[in-house]
Formats: sequence, C-alpha cells, structure tokens
Amino acid sequence: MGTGYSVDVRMAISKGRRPRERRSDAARNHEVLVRAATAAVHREGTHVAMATIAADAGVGIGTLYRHFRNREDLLRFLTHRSFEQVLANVHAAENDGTTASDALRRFIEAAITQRNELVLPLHGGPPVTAPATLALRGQIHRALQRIIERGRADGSIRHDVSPRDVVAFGAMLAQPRQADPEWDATCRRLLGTYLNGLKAC
Amino acid sequence: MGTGYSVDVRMAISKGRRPRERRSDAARNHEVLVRAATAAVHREGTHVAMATIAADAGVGIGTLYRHFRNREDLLRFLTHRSFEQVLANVHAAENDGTTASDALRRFIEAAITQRNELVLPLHGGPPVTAPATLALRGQIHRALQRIIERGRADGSIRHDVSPRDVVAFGAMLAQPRQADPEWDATCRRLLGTYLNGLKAC
DNA sequence: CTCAATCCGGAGGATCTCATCCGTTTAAAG
DNA sequence: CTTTAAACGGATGAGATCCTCCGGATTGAG
Repeated sequence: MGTGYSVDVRMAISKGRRPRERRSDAARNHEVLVRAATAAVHREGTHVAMATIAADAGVGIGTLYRHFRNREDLLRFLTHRSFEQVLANVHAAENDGTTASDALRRFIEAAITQRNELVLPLHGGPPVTAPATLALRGQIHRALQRIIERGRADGSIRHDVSPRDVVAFGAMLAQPRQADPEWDATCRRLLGTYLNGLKAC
Repeated sequence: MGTGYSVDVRMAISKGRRPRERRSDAARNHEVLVRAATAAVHREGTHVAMATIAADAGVGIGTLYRHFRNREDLLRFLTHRSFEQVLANVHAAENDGTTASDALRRFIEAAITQRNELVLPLHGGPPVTAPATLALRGQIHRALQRIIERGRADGSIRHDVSPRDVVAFGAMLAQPRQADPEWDATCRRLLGTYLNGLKAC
C-alpha cells in the first residue's frame, strides 16, 4: 500500500526510461485530499459524497478520482494510514510507559488525542482485507501482547486481557461523537474504570 | 411515539363515527417490516436502501412508505422501540440484581444478548431528538443512577461512574460486528475487566 | 526558454435511490 | 353476501451520486 496513486505513473518504465518524480502539485493535492476526506468522514460518515470531499479539498472531482480509484480505495488508504499511526503509538507507549498499565494508558490516550486524524474500521465501513493493512494490525497486536505480558509477569495485570480488547476499547473511545458535549468527560471516566479493572487485584 | 402509523386513520373521527380498528394485514405487515428493517440495518447500516427492506419483508415499497413516512421516521421508530427494551432491561436488572455490581452486569449482558433486536444511535445515524425517546433515555439514566448510588452507599462502586458510562459501554458491546468471529469472546473479557474496574478497591 | 509528460477540472452518461400516486385487492362490518 | 374503507403493490419521475473522459493548464527537465 503505497501513496494512494492509481495508474498514470508506471507507464514509461517498460521503455527503460526512469519515470519522472511525482509533480509537486500532485503531492500537494494528495495531502489536501486526505485531510479533507478524513474530516468529511468524521462529519458525515463513510457514505459522504465524493463531490463533497473534492469541494472541501478545493480541487475538481477528477483530481480526487485520479488519486483514488473509487470510494473504497480512498477508505482503505485512510484506514491504512491510521493503522500506521496506531502502530507508532503502541511503540511509543511501549518505550515510554513506566509500567505495563501506564503504557496501555498512554496508548489509549494517544488514540483519543488523535481522534480527528484517525479513520478506523467501524460498522458500516468496508472490512479490512488489504494484506499490508492486516500485517500492520498483526504488528499492533504483537506489540500490545508484549506489554500485557510484561504486566502479567510482575503481577500487575489480570490474566484475561487480550490485545483485541485494548484495541476495541481504544477504537471505541476514539470514535467521533460530534453531538455529545459530555463525551470527553465520559471518555475519561470509562478509561479510568477500565484501567482500574486491568489490575489483577 | 405510537405505532409507526402515518396518516390514514384519524380521518373519520370528525364525522363522529368510531374509526375502524387497524386491519389485521396492516398489523402483520408492520411487525414484519420492523423485523426486516432491524436486520437490514444490522447487515448494511442505516443507509440500506428502502427497497431492500420492503423486499426482505416481502411487501411492496408502497406498503413500507405507508407505515413509515421516510427513512428517518423508520429509524426513529426502531430507536424508540430499542430504548423501550433497554428501559425494561434496567428495571429488570434493578429488581433482580443481588448487588449493584451484579445489577449492572445483568443490564449490560441483556443488551449483548438482545444485540440483534436493538437499533441504537451510532455515529452516522440521525441524532435522537424525539421528545418521547429523550424521555425514555432520561428514565434509563435515572434508573441506572439509583443502582450506582446503591453501590456507592455500600462502598462497592467507585465514585467516578456515571449512567452515561454504563450506557455507552453497553451500547459498544451491543454493536453488530458481523465480521469478527472472536468478538463474542472479546465482549466477555471487556465486560469482565470493566466490572472489575467498577470496584472501589 | 521550450516542450513533453503530467496533472487538473468539471461536464455528462449511467446508475441508484427516494418517495409518490393511483388502480387493484382485501378485510371485516352489517 | 354486499359494501366500503383500508391497505396493497409497484411503475415512475425527480433528484442524487458515481466515475469517466478529454481538452486545456502546469510543472520541471534539458
């Protein structure tokens, strides 16, 4: 899963000539489109009209479709990118967390903080099937597993905790909830209770 | 919020004659439509085509629109009905639960069990605005508040727990997740951890 | 500067979806 | 059985959305 590019390039290679670099305006538009798409999906859901995304990004609809073959392609790209971010988060948490429990707290808090940049697979969106993205998911799970085992070893984390739980819980708290002013406070309480519940006591 | 009926009836009353009872075929179709709609929303999300719902129910599209003015009306009805069910659940839990914590466990487990019959407001669906439905939500919150306070009184439940938390957590576990065979197990572990976390210890 | 490769914009055809309308069928009262 | 209000079905027009296509603008190598 590369840049989100669809076709154009990779034509000249057969002729032996090195393909040109991606033009700067294309790179700029790609970035702008990704940002607009993320915001639009958060605002209106995965069925947001493609024309809306293009308009929000300030480009023509044709440009959107040159960068992403269709809606599914776009959503896949956003999901993959989010998984990369989540993987970075779990690595950061693994290194910086003082205890296993603290690492998990950092991991989940990062997801909450980045809520607006993450497009995670929710009910309604297409399921994750891209091999590259599944591989990322595997890495995330393994890293979380290491953290959990550290906690088990020192007796600070109960036994029936799985990386899936942590990911599901984090994804839940990271869901966009535009229409609830109290959601932030609810998030904090839920996280506190969950972390309290992780203890083996 | 009554039966989901739109217009037809209430015409003859002005003439003094008692309006006929709802015809049996209408009642039957209403029930079938609600069931089909619930299943379709779980399967394809809140944007499922109205024609699909009618076809699944084995009735014409016209019949669907006679029972529900439009999609929003249908979703409102499903949500309201689900809230009624949830309110029944909280009352049952309040009466049957041996302890506050046990009552909360029963409440959440009921939502999980009834997953397929519940259509709760998720991100993407329209926000809940119907006064009757908001009233139900209020009743649900108050009943949960009573349970929580019982737990606080005997020191079995920590202080930063709010009815909103419990509802949000329960709604999360009740979300339809067709594409994850391990979701049930994950649910159980998450619930166990959360309940463990509710303790004041 | 020149020029070709690359990228852009947005009109437009195909398709899908909503919700209505009205001729036909059916339940049930008398 | 007759009658009539109620309910049914599905064709259909309006409108939304998807994605393609190609003439024209832009970038950047030479």
